Amino acid sequence: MGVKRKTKSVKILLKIFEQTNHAISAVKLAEDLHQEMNKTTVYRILERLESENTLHSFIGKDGLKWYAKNEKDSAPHHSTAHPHFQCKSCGKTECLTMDIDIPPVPKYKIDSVKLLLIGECDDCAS
Amino acid sequence: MGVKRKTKSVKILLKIFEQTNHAISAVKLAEDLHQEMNKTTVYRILERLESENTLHSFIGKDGLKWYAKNEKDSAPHHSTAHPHFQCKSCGKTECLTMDIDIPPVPKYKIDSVKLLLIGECDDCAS
DNA sequence: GCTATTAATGCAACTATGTTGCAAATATAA
DNA sequence: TTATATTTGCAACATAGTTGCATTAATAGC
Repeated sequence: MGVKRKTKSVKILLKIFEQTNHAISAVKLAEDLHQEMNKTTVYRILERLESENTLHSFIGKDGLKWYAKNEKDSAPHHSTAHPHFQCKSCGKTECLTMDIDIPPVPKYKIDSVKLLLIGECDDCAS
Repeated sequence: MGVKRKTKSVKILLKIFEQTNHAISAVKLAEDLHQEMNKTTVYRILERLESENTLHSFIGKDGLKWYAKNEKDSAPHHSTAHPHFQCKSCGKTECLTMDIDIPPVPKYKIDSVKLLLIGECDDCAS
């Protein structure tokens, strides 16, 4: 791999994530963009944007992979978790801004913490 | 559904979980037991043991479904999470006994909290 | 601009996890 | 034993995500 190119496809994906604070599943992106680009391309670009720290990912309650943008000032914290919320009814998934303290775990060296809160969002609860 | 039957297959699975405190992935169980029973049966029994509160499940870092036994005295807590640890090198996955407090999240009603700690276990770290 | 080089893309085929429908087998009840 | 209900196996399926490879598009050097 050499120099990364900011192609049309990359720009389309970046724009999508700039316009929302919600997480989006890879599946939904591939579906929504299937006129513009192949699903393989979607997966490859997502992977790249994550490795470049533009996005981060997590696995949702059904095993799907979700992506959300990183805030500029967010450095990786030790022992704090950045939670995601997923609505069990409509599936809407949000990146929460709060940090949750994780006490040190005896015996293990923790690299990252995946914290998924499953519940019901405002819209579905009403 | 009527009365549940404690069949030979169910007993085999129960015995496996009685003998370990680790979580086991559905895939591994289906593989290990494929002489004794069909993978469909494994998946169906796991589902049932979870709905009967004998086991609980979570999604690991690669999107696989893992199961572990419930301790008898563990009632579902409000706003505390029961974490799982998964080793990024060997994949070993453990149910940790500690509880971690999750502060209330504004706007959302939380039903359950999935907390996955990813890191390196003793064996792999050495 | 034009050409050479390198990276990005599309496509088809593939792997893997998990699910479903249905017929056959097994367990319980009467 | 016979009738009824539950469980199982099997094959086929659905879906998410990956890989190899040929084609296309973007950049660099002139």
